Amino acid sequence: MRVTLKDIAQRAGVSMMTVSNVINGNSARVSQATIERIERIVVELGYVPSHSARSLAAKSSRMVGVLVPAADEESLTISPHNVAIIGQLERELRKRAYDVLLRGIARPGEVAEALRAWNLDGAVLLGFLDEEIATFTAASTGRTKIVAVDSYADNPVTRGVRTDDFTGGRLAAEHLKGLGHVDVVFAGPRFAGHGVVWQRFQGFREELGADCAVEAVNTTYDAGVDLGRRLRAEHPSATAVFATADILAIGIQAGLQEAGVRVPDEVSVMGFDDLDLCRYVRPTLTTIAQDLPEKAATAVAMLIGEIERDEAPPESATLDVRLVERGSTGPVGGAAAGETAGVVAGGGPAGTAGVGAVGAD
Amino acid sequence: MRVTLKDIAQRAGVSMMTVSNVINGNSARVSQATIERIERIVVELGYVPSHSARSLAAKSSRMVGVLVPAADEESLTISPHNVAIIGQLERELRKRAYDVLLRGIARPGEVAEALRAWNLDGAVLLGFLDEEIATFTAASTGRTKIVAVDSYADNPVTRGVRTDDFTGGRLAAEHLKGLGHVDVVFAGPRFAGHGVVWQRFQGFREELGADCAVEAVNTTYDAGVDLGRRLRAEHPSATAVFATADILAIGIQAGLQEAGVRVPDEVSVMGFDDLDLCRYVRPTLTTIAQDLPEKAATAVAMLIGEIERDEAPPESATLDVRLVERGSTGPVGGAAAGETAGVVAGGGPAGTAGVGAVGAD
DNA sequence: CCTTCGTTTTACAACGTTGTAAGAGCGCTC
DNA sequence: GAGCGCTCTTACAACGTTGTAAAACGAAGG
Repeated sequence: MRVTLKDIAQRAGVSMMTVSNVINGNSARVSQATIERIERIVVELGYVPSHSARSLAAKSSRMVGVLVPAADEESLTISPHNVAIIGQLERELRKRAYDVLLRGIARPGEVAEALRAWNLDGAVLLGFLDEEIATFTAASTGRTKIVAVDSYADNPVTRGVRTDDFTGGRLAAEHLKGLGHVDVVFAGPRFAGHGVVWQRFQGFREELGADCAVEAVNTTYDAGVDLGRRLRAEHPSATAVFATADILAIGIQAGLQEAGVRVPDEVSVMGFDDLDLCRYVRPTLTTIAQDLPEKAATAVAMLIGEIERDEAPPESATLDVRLVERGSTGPVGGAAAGETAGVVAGGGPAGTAGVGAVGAD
Repeated sequence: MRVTLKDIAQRAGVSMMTVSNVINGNSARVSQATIERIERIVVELGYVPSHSARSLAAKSSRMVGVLVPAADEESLTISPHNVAIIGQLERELRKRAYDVLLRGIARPGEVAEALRAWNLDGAVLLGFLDEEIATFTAASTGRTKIVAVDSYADNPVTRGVRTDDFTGGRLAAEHLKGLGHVDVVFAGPRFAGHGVVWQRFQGFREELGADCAVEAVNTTYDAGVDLGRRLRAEHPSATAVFATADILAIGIQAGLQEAGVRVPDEVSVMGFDDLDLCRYVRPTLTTIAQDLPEKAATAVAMLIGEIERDEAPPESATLDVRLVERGSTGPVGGAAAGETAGVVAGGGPAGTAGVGAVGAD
């Protein structure tokens, strides 16, 4: 049978409440001698408190939900970016003694359902669109605190944690512009007048003006390959592509190469996120880096702050981005032309720093 | 306030137990009219059952734990392979109306703790070493069913789901041998006389005999790069490398290329797992594929079978593997030599199929 | 010796659900 | 018109914890 509070209490010759107080650190009301005796017995009997009972009696479950989109019942292919953040979230939450309920969301209603069913203290929404978030929060209970990662949806019940997508877009554009690119294709999922992609587009456009075509594609490797293959045919004058996700950029790069287009000599490619992946491909991918561990830590800190101190933290948080220059971008016209394009290149004709030993011509 | 069973019962003019029966599908004991009335009210009031209360009253929580190693409090960098499987597990469990507790395990004791604390019905252990699993299960309660993925530890309380690692190792060796390689380096994490890596090594060795050096390295990209860089110096006669993980193989390949060694012309590289990653790198990676969705589905099916029907399924499951031939392996001596080595190469001098347009010399 | 006052401890009632054993109501038959 | 099997429904007691209000206990003050 399970070891319960009652067992400990009987063995220690005190009431259950006293044991409960000791276990929860309400030691102010218990004498030192009793504390030590109880603690010894707890270890001895291997007592583990029942979270179910605790969650029922107290209002708090010490569990937060990590909710990710699950388009249909079938596929839960968490995106590489979300995947990377889940582990970090779990770690941050565990550090604070919170448990994690991982839950794919197929229908909007499931969010509120999940929150209520387990009495969750909070939830982290990962990678939902702003309009979806609005739907969820409409049906909110109010008790559970919610932080939405990568969201610009600011409403009474939801805080957002996002990277400075606008600046990210601008940095990308600046970098490409500095290399002489003016005819650049912007590639990303379809966006409306808000959200992460929209922000990146705004920043990007600010720098590169109207001279950019937009390609709406899925954020997958294969969609990228497809775009890369047809890029020269459909955008013959484009000299660079900025994709809103690394995985997409990597696909585009592969598609270009497959079509015989040299990267970066003929077309430069940029991504967004700085996944580990960027270092694995050739040429290595120039990208806008965001600090995923920091993002997770911030999300958790905001959430726990709201839960424990019941304070509404300063609205939302926007984290810094930075440019990481690697091998997939170069001056217009290739390395040779670069000499005249204002970019300081090394002495030899070999590829730019970071390109590695492959692809030198 | 929360909507409870009592609210529904009052509104419907019946007792709580009747409502409970309707909700849990014990409709045998309730008249059709009552069922319909209650179901209407449930929807109307937006009633969501409390899992905490349910888990307390019944013995089952309808929640299973997905437990992954978390070396220290700090890092939970879930391996790419485990990451890929977590999403699949969640999906399979959600299909069966089970919730998922995601939990990093830092100390052995935490496993039993997690199981008891939430009254978990079952747990999936992801990527633990066989000896660790033995530790966990020693302290097992017995109630909770456990399935260990990628484990050969067969004990009374744990079933294992693994791929046919032995055959995988053998297939890799056969493939390389068929291309004329005899001096092959086996690269993987340090292993004792059991476990996944050991199995792969056994299968590999059966085919390639004693002529293989073993390099014990971490299963990371950077460790692979390091090995790749020094491979020629330390194993001058080796013409191929078989790594026990794709991510490692990809690093090795990069390290080799960095050191000016052509892949596959001078050295062939093989991995294991068939992550998406394999298609992203150049040359694309030849590897031993395992079916991750199937693995997850099998693990869940076994677990749920044990939980719901209380049947001990046929010990453990071993899933098939298959060779996926891509660009990173070729005949000894390069494509030219391959003509005589029994491999049918294309007419032109361009790289083998799948290599893409990069790195052609 | 009886108050008063902290400190430490206790009994009792939640929390929302399920399981059990007993209770109504119903249409039968004898 | 009581007794019999039904089906349907109900009180009551768990489950393991927390919160509340009050009680026991000394020690000090009058």
